[in-house]
Amino acid sequence: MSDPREDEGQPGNFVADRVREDLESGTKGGRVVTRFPPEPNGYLHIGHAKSICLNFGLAALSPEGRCHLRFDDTNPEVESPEYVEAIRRDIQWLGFDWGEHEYYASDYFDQLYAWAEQLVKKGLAYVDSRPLEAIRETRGDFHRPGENSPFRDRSVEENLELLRKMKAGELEEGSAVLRAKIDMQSKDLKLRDPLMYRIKKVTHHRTGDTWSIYPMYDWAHGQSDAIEGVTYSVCSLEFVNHRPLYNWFLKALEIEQPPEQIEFGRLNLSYTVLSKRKLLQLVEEKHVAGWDDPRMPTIAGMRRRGFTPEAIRAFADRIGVSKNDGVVDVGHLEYAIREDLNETSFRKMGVLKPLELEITNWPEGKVYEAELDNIPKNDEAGTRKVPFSGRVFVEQEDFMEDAPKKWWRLAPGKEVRLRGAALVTVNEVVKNDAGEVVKLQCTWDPESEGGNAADGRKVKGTVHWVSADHAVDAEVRLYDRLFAEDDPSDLLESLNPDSLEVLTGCKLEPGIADLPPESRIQLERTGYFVTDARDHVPGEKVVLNRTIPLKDSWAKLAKKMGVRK
RNA sequence: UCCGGUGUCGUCCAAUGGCAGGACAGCGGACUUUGAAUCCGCGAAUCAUGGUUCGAAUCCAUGCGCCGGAGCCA
Repeated sequence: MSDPREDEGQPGNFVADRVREDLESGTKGGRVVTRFPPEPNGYLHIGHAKSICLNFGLAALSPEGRCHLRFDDTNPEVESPEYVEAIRRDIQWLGFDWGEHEYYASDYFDQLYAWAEQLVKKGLAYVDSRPLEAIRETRGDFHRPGENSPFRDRSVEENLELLRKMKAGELEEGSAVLRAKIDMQSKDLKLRDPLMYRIKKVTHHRTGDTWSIYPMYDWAHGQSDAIEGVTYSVCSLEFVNHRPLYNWFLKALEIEQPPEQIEFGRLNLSYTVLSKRKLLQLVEEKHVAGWDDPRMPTIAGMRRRGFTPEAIRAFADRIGVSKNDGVVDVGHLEYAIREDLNETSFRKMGVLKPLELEITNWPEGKVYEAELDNIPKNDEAGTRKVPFSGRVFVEQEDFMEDAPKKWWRLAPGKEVRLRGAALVTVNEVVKNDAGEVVKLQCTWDPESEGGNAADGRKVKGTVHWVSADHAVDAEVRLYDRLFAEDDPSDLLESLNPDSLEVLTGCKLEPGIADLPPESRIQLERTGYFVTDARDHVPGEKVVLNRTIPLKDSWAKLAKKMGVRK
């Protein structure tokens, strides 16, 4: 807490340091204006969340600071209003508010065009009337300088006339482009007369058929920043190479108080792909059920999986911001969600793979109301009552006929606690013809109501249960990592065949039936779950998605001891 | 190979010429009516070589590794 930066939700990172310095020195007139600039051609993912947290966090460094939401919609071929809506929804859900500052690069098409004519008039831009291949060939490469276009020295009048024809739709697609006149010999390939406009006779989702030419990213982005008065244009590392061009345009246009581009390392996550192209492929080829499939690293998918905005923000804060191009271990994300859910989710009991357990000496018809904490060590969260009777379901996994050392759960002759209810001992194991265990016959210690022995003897093992007469049936979807490889470079090869297991006939404690969709709970000893946003219908159909299992140190131990399951 | 960026515990991030620190992961223990959580403890790093300096992760030089760049994508 001695470090004030911790209180600002922007723990030490080099961008925030810069903003603080500028604030102190008054370099930018005390202004902090950032922007989050998605192209509406896909859903936002956890990598975008990092950027969103950074940009909004930076703006929060100053009381007057603000962060704009700007849709970078300069390529109508791939963009759509569906994505605009999804992006707005996701950012809001994450907990950020851009107020009235919602903008679109397409709002600036007129201004951009006027500026383009201005550059033509200054002799800083020209129309190149050659096909794509010719332009590409004369650009040169890493070792070879480019060659000037034969059209490079057209007169201002001719350039203007051609540019106007491009705009009016009088020229064919691909027949001409507007290029900035910089330096075909530059070592920096981005400066070899970059394209500003291309002809695209495509309907734009906002401007309709008004335009036949659309600006390229480099021509649109910095200028949009300038129009909005952005002070810090924060982007990811792959744009470092664009910065000289970014600044060239601003200078050519004589923009006062030009925005400043600052690059940081975008998020890479192990066992995850964070490329819009690949995510789109997963959706289109139906390897997942959609953009909001709970296995997707999209905001929408994570939301449906049961993640909280708080956990995602804590994750973003904790991984920090730098110019290193690293890969964050998903373990960091998993820790963040467990940390939040542990403190906030109400506890319930549920048996995923039921095994019947009958207490032979339980008084006929007796129902005991077990009182359990909603959240242990949190008095404000209160308690709940859970009905317990002589016939309950326990987890198949919690019983072993030949128990290894250090097995504290159900086994023949072993006394175990049914959480909050009773101490029981297995006397008889009932099997079917196939030799499978179908039922456990137990006796209970009538002096152990609530789960404590009257004589104070310690019982190490505690197991969860659901009363057979009161249980609610449910479908439970167990999600695991979408990819089996930490680096899923070859996308399809790396897919985890077991990323989804759908369980039916699960038995849950009664209260769960009435939970509204998107309710997050912990199933004790099992994991964190959320009622599905689409398929869970209160009072009718219970559908749970597993967000993440609880840590399981027994599994670790068992593995070490070589216990087979 | 040219231009640019970047090299610190297994991973991510700090240390802004002055004791290399935190988080996650791992390991050990305590506690436990969740084998969860919590608590305590342990191990673990400055790419290499040379130089400047009383003192270098930090400055300089050389080398090496990794990433990005030759879309009418963003």
